[in-house]
Amino acid sequence: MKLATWNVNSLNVRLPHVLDWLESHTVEEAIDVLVLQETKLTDDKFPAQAFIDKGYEVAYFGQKTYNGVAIISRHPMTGVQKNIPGFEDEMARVISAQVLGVQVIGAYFPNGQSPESDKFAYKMRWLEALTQWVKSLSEQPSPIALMGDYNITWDDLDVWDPVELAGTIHCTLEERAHFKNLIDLGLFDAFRQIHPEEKKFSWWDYREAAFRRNKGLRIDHILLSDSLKNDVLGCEIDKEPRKKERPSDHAPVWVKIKR
DNA sequence: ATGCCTCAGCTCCTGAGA
Repeated sequence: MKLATWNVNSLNVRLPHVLDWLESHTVEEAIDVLVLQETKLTDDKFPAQAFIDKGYEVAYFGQKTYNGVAIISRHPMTGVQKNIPGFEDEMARVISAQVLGVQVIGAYFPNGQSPESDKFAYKMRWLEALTQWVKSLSEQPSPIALMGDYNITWDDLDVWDPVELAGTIHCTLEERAHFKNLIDLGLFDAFRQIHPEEKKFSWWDYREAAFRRNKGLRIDHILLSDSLKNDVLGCEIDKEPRKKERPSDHAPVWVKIKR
Protein backbone atom coordinates (compact mmCIF):
# COMPACT_ATOMS: atom_id res chain seq x y z
CA MET A 1 0.00 0.00 0.00
CA LYS A 2 1.36 3.37 -1.03
CA LEU A 3 0.37 6.59 0.75
CA ALA A 4 1.37 10.08 -0.36
CA THR A 5 1.04 13.75 0.51
CA TRP A 6 1.41 16.84 -1.65
CA ASN A 7 0.83 20.54 -1.08
CA VAL A 8 -0.22 21.56 -4.60
CA ASN A 9 -0.58 25.34 -4.04
CA SER A 10 -3.83 25.63 -6.03
CA LEU A 11 -5.39 22.48 -7.45
CA ASN A 12 -6.91 24.64 -10.16
CA VAL A 13 -3.41 25.31 -11.52
CA ARG A 14 -1.87 21.97 -10.56
CA LEU A 15 -4.56 19.42 -11.55
CA PRO A 16 -2.60 18.33 -14.67
CA HIS A 17 0.52 17.83 -12.52
CA VAL A 18 -1.38 15.69 -10.03
CA LEU A 19 -3.00 13.55 -12.74
CA ASP A 20 0.38 13.16 -14.50
CA TRP A 21 2.05 12.17 -11.25
CA LEU A 22 -0.59 9.54 -10.48
CA GLU A 23 -0.24 8.18 -14.03
CA SER A 24 3.56 8.13 -13.86
CA HIS A 25 3.37 5.13 -11.51
CA THR A 26 2.97 1.57 -12.82
CA VAL A 27 -0.04 -0.45 -11.67
CA GLU A 28 2.15 -2.34 -9.16
CA GLU A 29 3.54 0.93 -7.78
CA ALA A 30 0.32 2.95 -7.97
CA ILE A 31 -0.42 5.54 -5.29
CA ASP A 32 -3.31 4.12 -3.23
CA VAL A 33 -4.03 7.19 -1.15
CA LEU A 34 -2.97 10.78 -1.89
CA VAL A 35 -3.73 13.65 0.46
CA LEU A 36 -3.62 17.16 -0.99
CA GLN A 37 -3.18 20.52 0.70
CA GLU A 38 -3.80 24.09 -0.44
CA THR A 39 -6.38 23.12 -3.04
CA LYS A 40 -7.77 26.68 -2.72
CA LEU A 41 -11.12 25.51 -4.09
CA THR A 42 -14.62 25.59 -2.67
CA ASP A 43 -16.28 22.16 -2.74
CA ASP A 44 -18.51 23.06 -5.71
CA LYS A 45 -15.35 23.71 -7.77
CA PHE A 46 -13.47 20.53 -6.81
CA PRO A 47 -12.52 18.53 -9.95
CA ALA A 48 -13.89 15.25 -8.56
CA GLN A 49 -14.69 13.71 -11.94
CA ALA A 50 -11.08 13.93 -13.14
CA PHE A 51 -10.07 11.58 -10.30
CA ILE A 52 -13.15 9.36 -10.53
CA ASP A 53 -12.34 8.84 -14.23
CA LYS A 54 -8.94 7.45 -13.14
CA GLY A 55 -10.56 5.01 -10.70
CA TYR A 56 -10.18 7.03 -7.52
CA GLU A 57 -12.65 8.03 -4.83
CA VAL A 58 -12.45 11.57 -3.54
CA ALA A 59 -13.24 13.38 -0.32
CA TYR A 60 -12.62 17.11 -0.11
CA PHE A 61 -13.02 20.08 2.15
CA GLY A 62 -12.17 23.50 0.83
CA GLN A 63 -12.73 27.21 0.86
CA LYS A 64 -12.07 30.20 -1.36
CA THR A 65 -8.51 31.51 -1.87
CA TYR A 66 -6.72 29.75 1.01
CA ASN A 67 -6.25 26.30 2.53
CA GLY A 68 -8.37 23.37 1.32
CA VAL A 69 -7.58 19.66 1.69
CA ALA A 70 -8.59 16.43 -0.05
CA ILE A 71 -8.12 12.66 -0.01
CA ILE A 72 -7.82 10.78 -3.31
CA SER A 73 -8.11 7.01 -2.77
CA ARG A 74 -8.14 3.87 -4.94
CA HIS A 75 -9.93 2.03 -2.11
CA PRO A 76 -13.21 2.76 -0.31
CA MET A 77 -13.09 5.48 2.32
CA THR A 78 -15.24 5.39 5.44
CA GLY A 79 -15.82 7.81 8.30
CA VAL A 80 -14.77 10.94 6.44
CA GLN A 81 -14.25 13.78 8.91
CA LYS A 82 -13.47 17.44 8.31
CA ASN A 83 -11.19 19.53 10.57
CA ILE A 84 -10.32 18.64 14.17
CA PRO A 85 -13.39 17.54 16.18
CA GLY A 86 -14.22 20.06 18.89
CA PHE A 87 -11.80 22.70 17.57
CA GLU A 88 -13.60 25.71 16.13
CA ASP A 89 -11.76 26.70 12.96
CA GLU A 90 -12.80 28.86 10.03
CA MET A 91 -10.04 27.37 7.92
CA ALA A 92 -10.31 24.10 5.99
CA ARG A 93 -7.11 22.36 7.07
CA VAL A 94 -7.83 18.73 7.90
CA ILE A 95 -9.62 15.79 6.32
CA SER A 96 -9.52 12.21 7.53
CA ALA A 97 -10.92 8.80 6.63
CA GLN A 98 -10.39 5.10 7.19
CA VAL A 99 -8.83 3.32 4.20
CA LEU A 100 -7.95 -0.41 4.28
CA GLY A 101 -8.00 -0.27 8.07
CA VAL A 102 -5.62 2.69 8.25
CA GLN A 103 -6.71 5.95 9.88
CA VAL A 104 -5.57 8.42 7.22
CA ILE A 105 -5.27 12.08 8.18
CA GLY A 106 -4.41 14.74 5.61
CA ALA A 107 -3.47 18.04 7.24
CA TYR A 108 -2.37 21.51 6.23
CA PHE A 109 -0.71 22.82 9.39
CA PRO A 110 -0.83 26.59 9.90
CA ASN A 111 2.17 28.48 8.56
CA GLY A 112 2.59 30.73 11.60
CA GLN A 113 4.24 33.60 9.70
CA SER A 114 6.64 34.65 12.50
CA PRO A 115 7.05 33.70 16.17
CA GLU A 116 5.72 37.11 17.33
CA SER A 117 2.55 37.05 15.22
CA ASP A 118 -1.05 36.21 16.09
CA LYS A 119 -0.79 33.54 13.42
CA PHE A 120 1.93 31.83 15.44
CA ALA A 121 -0.31 31.79 18.52
CA TYR A 122 -3.05 30.24 16.36
CA LYS A 123 -0.54 27.66 15.10
CA MET A 124 0.25 26.68 18.70
CA ARG A 125 -3.46 26.36 19.60
CA TRP A 126 -4.09 24.35 16.45
CA LEU A 127 -1.16 22.01 17.19
CA GLU A 128 -2.44 21.51 20.75
CA ALA A 129 -5.89 20.54 19.43
CA LEU A 130 -4.44 18.25 16.75
CA THR A 131 -2.28 16.45 19.31
CA GLN A 132 -5.23 15.87 21.66
CA TRP A 133 -7.29 14.49 18.78
CA VAL A 134 -4.52 12.23 17.48
CA LYS A 135 -3.99 11.02 21.05
CA SER A 136 -7.63 9.91 21.22
CA LEU A 137 -7.30 8.23 17.81
CA SER A 138 -4.13 6.43 18.92
CA GLU A 139 -6.21 4.67 21.57
CA GLN A 140 -8.19 3.03 18.74
CA PRO A 141 -6.86 -0.20 17.16
CA SER A 142 -6.28 1.19 13.61
CA PRO A 143 -2.77 2.38 12.78
CA ILE A 144 -2.55 6.10 11.97
CA ALA A 145 -1.00 7.81 8.95
CA LEU A 146 -0.72 11.52 9.75
CA MET A 147 0.37 13.12 6.49
CA GLY A 148 0.64 16.62 5.18
CA ASP A 149 2.35 19.97 5.10
CA TYR A 150 3.46 20.31 8.74
CA ASN A 151 5.17 23.67 8.22
CA ILE A 152 7.68 22.43 10.84
CA THR A 153 11.21 21.11 10.48
CA TRP A 154 12.00 18.21 12.83
CA ASP A 155 15.64 19.21 13.31
CA ASP A 156 18.53 21.02 11.60
CA LEU A 157 18.98 18.20 9.10
CA ASP A 158 15.70 19.41 7.58
CA VAL A 159 17.03 22.95 6.98
CA TRP A 160 19.31 24.14 4.16
CA ASP A 161 20.96 26.76 6.39
CA PRO A 162 20.23 25.94 10.05
CA VAL A 163 22.46 28.76 11.32
CA GLU A 164 20.81 31.53 9.30
CA LEU A 165 17.31 30.16 9.91
CA ALA A 166 17.71 29.29 13.60
CA GLY A 167 14.63 30.40 15.54
CA THR A 168 12.73 31.55 12.45
CA ILE A 169 9.33 30.23 11.43
CA HIS A 170 9.30 26.42 10.82
CA CYS A 171 12.50 26.13 12.89
CA THR A 172 11.51 27.37 16.37
CA LEU A 173 11.87 25.27 19.51
CA GLU A 174 8.14 25.73 20.21
CA GLU A 175 7.12 24.25 16.87
CA ARG A 176 9.59 21.40 17.20
CA ALA A 177 8.32 20.66 20.74
CA HIS A 178 4.84 20.20 19.27
CA PHE A 179 6.27 17.91 16.59
CA LYS A 180 7.90 15.84 19.36
CA ASN A 181 4.56 15.67 21.22
CA LEU A 182 3.09 13.97 18.15
CA ILE A 183 6.02 11.53 17.99
CA ASP A 184 5.55 10.81 21.69
CA LEU A 185 1.99 9.62 21.02
CA GLY A 186 3.59 6.54 19.41
CA LEU A 187 4.27 7.76 15.86
CA PHE A 188 7.46 7.78 13.80
CA ASP A 189 8.77 9.82 10.86
CA ALA A 190 8.66 7.41 7.90
CA PHE A 191 11.25 9.33 5.86
CA ARG A 192 13.81 9.34 8.70
CA GLN A 193 13.14 5.65 9.38
CA ILE A 194 14.41 4.87 5.86
CA HIS A 195 16.91 7.73 5.51
CA PRO A 196 18.36 8.51 8.97
CA GLU A 197 21.08 10.91 7.76
CA GLU A 198 19.92 12.25 4.40
CA LYS A 199 19.54 15.98 3.97
CA LYS A 200 16.55 16.13 1.63
CA PHE A 201 13.93 18.83 1.28
CA SER A 202 10.25 18.88 0.30
CA TRP A 203 9.82 22.63 -0.23
CA TRP A 204 11.84 25.34 -2.00
CA ASP A 205 10.94 29.02 -2.22
CA TYR A 206 9.85 30.24 -5.65
CA ARG A 207 12.29 33.14 -5.24
CA GLU A 208 16.06 33.29 -5.48
CA ALA A 209 16.23 30.22 -7.75
CA ALA A 210 15.94 28.30 -4.48
CA PHE A 211 15.17 24.94 -6.11
CA ARG A 212 18.17 25.06 -8.44
CA ARG A 213 20.42 26.00 -5.52
CA ASN A 214 18.69 23.44 -3.24
CA LYS A 215 17.84 26.08 -0.65
CA GLY A 216 14.93 24.20 0.88
CA LEU A 217 13.23 22.77 3.93
CA ARG A 218 11.77 19.37 4.76
CA ILE A 219 8.34 20.36 6.10
CA ASP A 220 6.08 17.77 4.44
CA HIS A 221 5.96 14.66 6.55
CA ILE A 222 4.37 11.25 6.97
CA LEU A 223 4.07 10.04 10.56
CA LEU A 224 2.95 6.45 11.05
CA SER A 225 1.94 4.47 14.13
CA ASP A 226 4.80 2.57 15.75
CA SER A 227 2.96 -0.70 15.01
CA LEU A 228 3.98 -0.14 11.34
CA LYS A 229 7.65 0.44 12.13
CA ASN A 230 8.83 -2.84 10.60
CA ASP A 231 6.43 -2.57 7.65
CA VAL A 232 7.93 0.41 5.79
CA LEU A 233 9.19 -0.75 2.39
CA GLY A 234 10.23 2.68 1.15
CA CYS A 235 9.72 6.40 1.61
CA GLU A 236 10.82 9.10 -0.85
CA ILE A 237 10.45 12.76 -1.69
CA ASP A 238 9.80 12.94 -5.43
CA LYS A 239 11.52 16.04 -6.83
CA GLU A 240 10.47 15.36 -10.44
CA PRO A 241 7.19 17.35 -10.34
CA ARG A 242 9.12 20.35 -8.91
CA LYS A 243 11.18 20.44 -12.15
CA LYS A 244 8.13 20.89 -14.38
CA GLU A 245 6.69 24.09 -15.84
CA ARG A 246 4.63 26.03 -13.27
CA PRO A 247 5.37 23.66 -10.39
CA SER A 248 4.02 23.74 -6.87
CA ASP A 249 6.68 24.97 -4.43
CA HIS A 250 6.30 21.61 -2.62
CA ALA A 251 7.28 18.12 -3.79
CA PRO A 252 5.12 15.05 -3.11
CA VAL A 253 6.26 12.56 -0.46
CA TRP A 254 5.23 8.89 -0.52
CA VAL A 255 5.59 5.87 1.73
CA LYS A 256 5.10 2.21 0.86
CA ILE A 257 3.98 -0.09 3.66
CA LYS A 258 3.41 -3.83 3.87
CA ARG A 259 -0.38 -3.98 3.87
C1' DA B 1 15.27 44.07 1.15
C1' DT B 2 9.65 41.36 5.23
C1' DG B 3 12.00 43.66 -1.69
C1' DC B 4 13.33 38.37 -5.31
C1' DC B 5 8.12 34.26 -7.05
C1' DT B 6 3.35 32.61 -7.36
C1' DC B 7 -1.61 32.47 -6.63
C1' DA B 8 -6.47 34.21 -5.87
C1' DG B 9 -9.56 37.85 -6.11
C1' DC B 10 -14.24 42.73 -4.14
C1' DT B 11 -8.04 41.71 -10.06
C1' DC B 12 -3.81 46.03 -12.95
C1' DC B 13 -2.63 45.96 -6.57
C1' DT B 14 -2.77 43.44 -2.18
C1' DG B 15 -2.23 39.64 1.22
C1' DA B 16 -0.31 35.40 2.09
C1' DG B 17 2.62 31.79 1.56
C1' DA B 18 7.16 29.58 3.93
